[in-house]
Amino acid sequence: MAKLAKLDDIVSLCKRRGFIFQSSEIYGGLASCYDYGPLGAELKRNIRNAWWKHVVQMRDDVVGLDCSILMHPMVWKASGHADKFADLVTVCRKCGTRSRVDHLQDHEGSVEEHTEHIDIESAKSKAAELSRKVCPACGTIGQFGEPMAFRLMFETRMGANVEDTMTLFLRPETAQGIFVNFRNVLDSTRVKIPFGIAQIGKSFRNEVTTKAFIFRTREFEQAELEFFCKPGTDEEWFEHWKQERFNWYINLGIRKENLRFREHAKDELAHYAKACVDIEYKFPFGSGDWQELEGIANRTDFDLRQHQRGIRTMNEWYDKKGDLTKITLKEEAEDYLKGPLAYFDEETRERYIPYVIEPSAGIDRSMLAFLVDAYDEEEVRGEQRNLLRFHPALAPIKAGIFPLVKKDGMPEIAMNIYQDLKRYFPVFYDEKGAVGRRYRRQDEAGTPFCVTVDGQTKEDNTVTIRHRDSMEQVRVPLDQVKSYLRDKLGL
RNA sequence: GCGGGCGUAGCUUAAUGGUAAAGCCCCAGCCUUCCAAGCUGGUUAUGUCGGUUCGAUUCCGAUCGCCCGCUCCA
Repeated sequence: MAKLAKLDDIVSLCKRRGFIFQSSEIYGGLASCYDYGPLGAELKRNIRNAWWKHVVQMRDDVVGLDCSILMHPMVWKASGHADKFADLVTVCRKCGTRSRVDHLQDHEGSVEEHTEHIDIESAKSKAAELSRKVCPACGTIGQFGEPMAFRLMFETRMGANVEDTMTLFLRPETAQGIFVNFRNVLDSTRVKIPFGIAQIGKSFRNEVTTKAFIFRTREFEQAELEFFCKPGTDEEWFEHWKQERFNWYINLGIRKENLRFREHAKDELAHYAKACVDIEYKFPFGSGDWQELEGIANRTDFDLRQHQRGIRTMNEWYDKKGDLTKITLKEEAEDYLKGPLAYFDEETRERYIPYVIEPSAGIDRSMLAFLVDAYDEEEVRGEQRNLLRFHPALAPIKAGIFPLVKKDGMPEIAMNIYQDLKRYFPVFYDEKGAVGRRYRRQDEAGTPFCVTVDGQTKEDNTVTIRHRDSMEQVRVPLDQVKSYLRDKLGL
């Protein structure tokens, strides 16, 4: 069975074979940023496509969307991100333990529960009161260093005229783009609840720490589905998507023993969530090994209701000249059920704000999981064989096409096969060196099949097709190569 | 952000205050009829910046990056 890969082996293989490079490497690198090389770009796109196929293409009740990364600043005011964009962290002078200021408790024992980020101003005022706080590690009271603030959203400026620019945020999640387009999709597509809107795209978060290769980076790609359903049916849909998403990983080859659910306890739920479960993968790094690949949350009607409040706040936006720190979100309208983001059910004549089930997957960390899970080393005739046992749908290259040797007309026949097949899926032609070497190279790229033209080809019009995982070969008539591969590849 | 470890070629490893070496990989050619064969030739490295020095990959300082742990985070 497959060997447990060490992260170092994966990092090394990724660089050697062109899956993933350090960003800006010739300038010494940029922390937490990575570039996808030729094979990595293919693999990542295959993962995106597999997600899209599963979540959008194969479903009659989900449509796609592709929003801009830059959005109106009020989006983040309404979503809560703008007010909760700062963490304040302090260090205990006694034991060196770092704690979030808003997590510290008074020594009288008064408990202040904050699991969300708080705004910088109130965090700073809290920092002044640290004299009464208790270090959770050593119990020392009031021995804290100057708190440090962290800005969790990236900012940028829009407008070329420096005198007249607006501060914008790079989205910290793709979800909000879906909520703000809820009305547009309803009005343009004839979808009826229950239905979902899916999106894949980049998001940006100034994480306090990054971690473990591409696992946690500040720029990352999300695949998110917001599935809108009638209140009361949310728990079934939560279950539905939980299973669907778990099975997606399994069906793409992740071994079952490396995947699990982790339910969130009540006190760790985000402010918007009624329930949340993580799909975790057993990565070869980190303290607990098990790390989140995807979170599935019941976001209730929180977001749509917040945006209805946001819309009502627009006068203040103009009055305060767009200064988000001076703007207070307007209270919800009495008749918010009739608001612009409400849904009217024609059949039951009911009006409501739908509940939302959100499966939110990290594409980059999924890719790392697929890489780790596919990685294998085995001993063949005293030599080590490195290979990636990718599911055919994910393999960057579907087949290598080789002449056994570079003479006797074999290259010409092989080239013809290559020219034909490349119209249907990614294939790779190679005639250099010993055929065994070419096989091994494809093993390391995760190519599931190799087609070899040999001496017998000219006699009976057959070629050999060699399987990556078993190294077995079968003879297949030339005119059936395409259908054989398409069948095995599921294309 | 803290503590620890590490940074010599694509990879794995040498060596040295005075010409940076090798194996594998890679490229070209020859040869090769099924799993990293062989022969010939070739490309490529001391993370970056600065200091000391006649001379620094080596000593010193700073910086960048990666890994492990903590912290943090979904």
